[in-house]
Amino acid sequence: MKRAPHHTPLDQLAEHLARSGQRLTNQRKVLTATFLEARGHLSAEDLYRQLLAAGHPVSMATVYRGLRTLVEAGLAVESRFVDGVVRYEPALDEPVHDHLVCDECGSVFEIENPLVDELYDLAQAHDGFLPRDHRLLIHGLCRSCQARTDAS
Amino acid sequence: MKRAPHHTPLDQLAEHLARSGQRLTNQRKVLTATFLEARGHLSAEDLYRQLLAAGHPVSMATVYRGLRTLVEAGLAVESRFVDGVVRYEPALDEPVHDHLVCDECGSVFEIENPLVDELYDLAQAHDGFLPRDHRLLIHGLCRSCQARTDAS
DNA sequence: ATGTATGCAAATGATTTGCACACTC
DNA sequence: GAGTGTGCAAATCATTTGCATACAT
Repeated sequence: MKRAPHHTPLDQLAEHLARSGQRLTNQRKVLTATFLEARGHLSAEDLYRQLLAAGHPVSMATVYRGLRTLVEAGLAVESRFVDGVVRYEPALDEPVHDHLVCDECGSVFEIENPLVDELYDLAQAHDGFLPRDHRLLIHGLCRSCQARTDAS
Repeated sequence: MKRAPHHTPLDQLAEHLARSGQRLTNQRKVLTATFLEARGHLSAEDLYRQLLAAGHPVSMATVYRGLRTLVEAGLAVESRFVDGVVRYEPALDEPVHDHLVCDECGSVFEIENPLVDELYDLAQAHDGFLPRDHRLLIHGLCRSCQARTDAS
């Protein structure tokens, strides 16, 4: 099911804000636009820097509050990585994906996971646990770091 | 492969310490014993409290350092949970297991995951990524919280 | 004796919050 | 104009670290 054509992310945000008596400020607009352009695994710090670089000075506090708003509006999903930092990525109408983390260079890749249903079945099988969501990180070495390691 | 019969966890720790020129102190012994008895998903804070309660005052710093040592000795494995807190559990000679987290009551259950190999195959298939380890959390509702929720 | 461990308190890093002022509705 | 939102700085929370002292080898 694709998103209705005339329903942009900004509309979605505006709608969410309106519903909950909040306001569509400039910071929220810029933050949202920048976040969506960057596309992928931004920490609050990352986004903060991008905003500064783009000539839109905001405070870290606003970035944190803004990212939470994006999550509440359904535009972003957050995941906490092993380094303890929470990163955000756009919530697209796409299948849930999981993450490959290279322990050498720190790159993060996304993979679609066709096994999700089976994993959820496993959970169900454990005393009737009702799965609703999951987080999967697979750690290892990306191709280029393997090459570098082999060489040394 | 099971552990050799006369190789207790404490032996294993002692061996690791000896190998790396470190010392088997009282704190490390007590900490290790308490950790292994408690069995399952302890945060540094949790272990600290248990040690105090058991009449073994230690500093938080020592608990943190001690837990790291246990990991290095291969007696514990650490996982960072979604709340951002790192928890430790005994590293047994058992198949890797994953976690079911109840979002209502916070309980954590362990499940063995027979799909691990398939997941690693998926990772491989993504541009030759070399998987070495993983972290899987499935969130949802445990049986009793489902019941409570249905009732309300 | 030599050098590692511990305790304490201060430092860190990510994130949150209180408050006075600024801006949206 | 009323009531959110923002910036700033101070507060939190989990965790780490520096340093003087205590203990294992």
